Amino acid sequence: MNKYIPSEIEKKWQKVWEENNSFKIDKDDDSKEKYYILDMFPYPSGTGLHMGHTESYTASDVFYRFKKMQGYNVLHPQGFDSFGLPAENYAIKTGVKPAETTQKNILNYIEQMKSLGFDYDFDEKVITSDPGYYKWTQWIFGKFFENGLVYKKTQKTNWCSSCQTVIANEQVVDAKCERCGTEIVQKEVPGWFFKITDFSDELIADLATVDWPEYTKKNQINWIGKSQGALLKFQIKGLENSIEVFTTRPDTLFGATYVVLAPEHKLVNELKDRISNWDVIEKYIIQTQNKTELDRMEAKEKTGEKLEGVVVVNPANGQELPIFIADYVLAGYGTGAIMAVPAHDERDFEFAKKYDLPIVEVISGGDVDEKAYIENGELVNSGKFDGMSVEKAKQEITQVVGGEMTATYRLRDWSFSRQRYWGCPIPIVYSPAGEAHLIPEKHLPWKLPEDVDFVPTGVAPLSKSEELKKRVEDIFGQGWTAEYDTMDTFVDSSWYFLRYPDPHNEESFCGKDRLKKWMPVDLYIGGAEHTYMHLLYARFFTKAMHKIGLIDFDEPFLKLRHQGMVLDKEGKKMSKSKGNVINPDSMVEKFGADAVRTYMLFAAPLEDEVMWNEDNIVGVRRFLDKVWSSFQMYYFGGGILEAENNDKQLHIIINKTIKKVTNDIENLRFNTAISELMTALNSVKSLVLKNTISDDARMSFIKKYLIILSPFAPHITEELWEMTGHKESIFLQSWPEVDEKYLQDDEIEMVVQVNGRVRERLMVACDVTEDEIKETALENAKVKVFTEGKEIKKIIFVPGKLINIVVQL
RNA sequence: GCCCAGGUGGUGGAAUUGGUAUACACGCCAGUCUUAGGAACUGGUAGAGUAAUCUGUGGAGGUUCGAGUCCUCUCCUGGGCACCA
Repeated sequence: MNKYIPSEIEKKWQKVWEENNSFKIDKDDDSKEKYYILDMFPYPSGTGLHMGHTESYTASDVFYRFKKMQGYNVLHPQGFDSFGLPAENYAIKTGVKPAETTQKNILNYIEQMKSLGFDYDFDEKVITSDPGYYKWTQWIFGKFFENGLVYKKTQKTNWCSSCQTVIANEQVVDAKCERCGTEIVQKEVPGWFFKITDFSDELIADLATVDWPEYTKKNQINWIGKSQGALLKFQIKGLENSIEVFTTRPDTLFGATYVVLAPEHKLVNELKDRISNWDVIEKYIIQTQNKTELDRMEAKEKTGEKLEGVVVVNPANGQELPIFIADYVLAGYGTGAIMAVPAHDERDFEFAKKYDLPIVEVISGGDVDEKAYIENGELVNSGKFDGMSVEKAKQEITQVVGGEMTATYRLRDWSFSRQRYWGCPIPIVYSPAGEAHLIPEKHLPWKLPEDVDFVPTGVAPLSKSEELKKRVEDIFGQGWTAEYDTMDTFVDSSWYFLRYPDPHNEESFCGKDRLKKWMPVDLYIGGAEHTYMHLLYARFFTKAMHKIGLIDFDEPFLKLRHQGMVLDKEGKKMSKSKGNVINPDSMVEKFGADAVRTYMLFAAPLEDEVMWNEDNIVGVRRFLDKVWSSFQMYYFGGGILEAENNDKQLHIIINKTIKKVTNDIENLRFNTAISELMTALNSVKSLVLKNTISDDARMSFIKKYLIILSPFAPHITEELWEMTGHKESIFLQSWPEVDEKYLQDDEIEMVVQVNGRVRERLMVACDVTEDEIKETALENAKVKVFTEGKEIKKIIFVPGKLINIVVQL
């Protein structure tokens, strides 16, 4: 018998599949039910595919092959999220143009994916940096622009001095740039924003309609951070002006003993003339401005200053209250001003203690001398509202003082301008008067200029392009200028799933029929780290496009599952700096693609972390070796030599295995599907080798087993399939059906418990009645030891499982 | 501090609705084969005990005939967030 040499058969079949276009589907075939399974596409970095990709793409490839054999028309595309900083940083270092680097990296990724046996149709790939793709990114931007979903404003933003660019709030990690680690400083920069906050409520509510992990939904909801409350106005004494505060606890209004403004609040400056200690206030404002986010975070103690000379009036009881500024109040949240109720808010309590401000209890239920009482209760010290519940008082007090119930959100609009080269150009030009105009559709794609060097100088790279300058003036006239910012790469990935059904369409982002047929995505697999940004942005794009009328659905991903991180054998994150990064290529070379794929999914549940332990992969490799040798033996071995016939047992094994494997793959429980395949092989082994199986049963077993193993280990099964006399690819076969008649056992093991503890196991007919088993059990010697001379209180019978005899102790 | 996830053999992990704890695999031990090493194959492997048996799913309670699973409290680990009014 020949030896199992993965490198030989894997290359062979990859070539065959490629020549036979195994991955081609007819996207307009309506005879089969569609299924759209999507991977989060990779950024094509210079270091190549990493193990995390390997796991999630293996999972999707398995699922794709499974669904296809079940008779679905399966779209399982792949592409490249190819705009982005690394290519540009590489260009700065080496002078190699990002377009060239990207092209080279993509080819490498494709080779790597093929070497793992992933059956993608790369003729149908999507590359976000291709003009044919970003034409539609720009077109969609245009639609958003026309529909008021895009706006420009100058805003204090996170600025990375190394990347020379604005970083979205969501992309700042520990006050540092997520990509390069440079400390972020605050800088006033003009930029473009998407109005994602227009969709806050829908983004929360519609999570109820999709099949996503509960914790992912919870995290998105927390990220959007809706809080219900009220807007209340505090009149400034002696002035027309009032301070509007947002509070979630309008019921505690009678307990408000001071008001706090964010130091950046514009009223502070407007009240300048009336503030008698302006020098102190000004100093505090400057202090705040100089504080980095990190400083403000680490501040152990609350700080603030009282605005001397001004007071506000509590609308509930007419009391005069002092006004403070303090940096624990943020300008960007709510109204940038709060009413402080120290008795019932922890931060206010802390501040009040420090500055010796009055603490007035207005909700009964706890002692407010030691700490704030933030729970519910009945109102006290609140005039006619005394005795009312918190919930009711929220409404009524708000109404009485002329406030307004409202909600506020943590989510902020999405700032997507980048002062970078390697990104999608924003299709905007400015008139000589400085007015922004959308570039008409006929000029799209609005191409990224090529005559640009990449050395950061503090100005946008695009502003250095002579070609761009000329292009704008030729089209729009003298004095017109281009928008020099490019888009955040999250824009590119916010709609790519809409392109796959029709990636070559030059007339629209996706043809209407294809769109209707294929969308939304049925199953999306990718890392949980994309919960807040990518998944939220993609949902926003979908909802915005739906609102405009470009698509007829408003959630992009019906079902979402995450793959866990791939860690090293010690459970540590793989990183360049630790030098523990494992390259899929070397693993494929060492163990074969089939073993890498199978181990990847066997080692842990998909959503859990996988510790990549080379010592353990040998178990899977041994399994495949066993498959290799066993199936050749089974096929070439003889028929029945002994009188005994074990066909039925073999049928039972394979049918149970088909049932379990089918069910497990359907639910993405690949680890238990693989262990079931291992168990089946182990239990079949002695049976078949004893030559107690008929040729028919043997051939049927070989066929079915190879098919259900094939999604995991496509190469070895395809080779064995051919070796066992089949001409047509195994992947063109139908997924085997379960024959229910072989799932019924004649005998089952019945557990006998006494007081819940297992005392005996009996083999009984599977349709044994309660009375029969009772009798047998009570007479059993081992059971008698524990029941003899004791009163039997009751007997619990679970059909097919156990009988529990409860005795008086 | 808040939010999310998770604690099961030496290790990765199994365990329908509460119903046989530790499937499958790694490692380890013994044996077979081999000049030897490796590989392969066979058997064993939660702990304690000669044994009957007892103890065991981070810990403490509880519900139940019966709890890894449900409830309460608590400890620990990983991840995320940052004073959100």
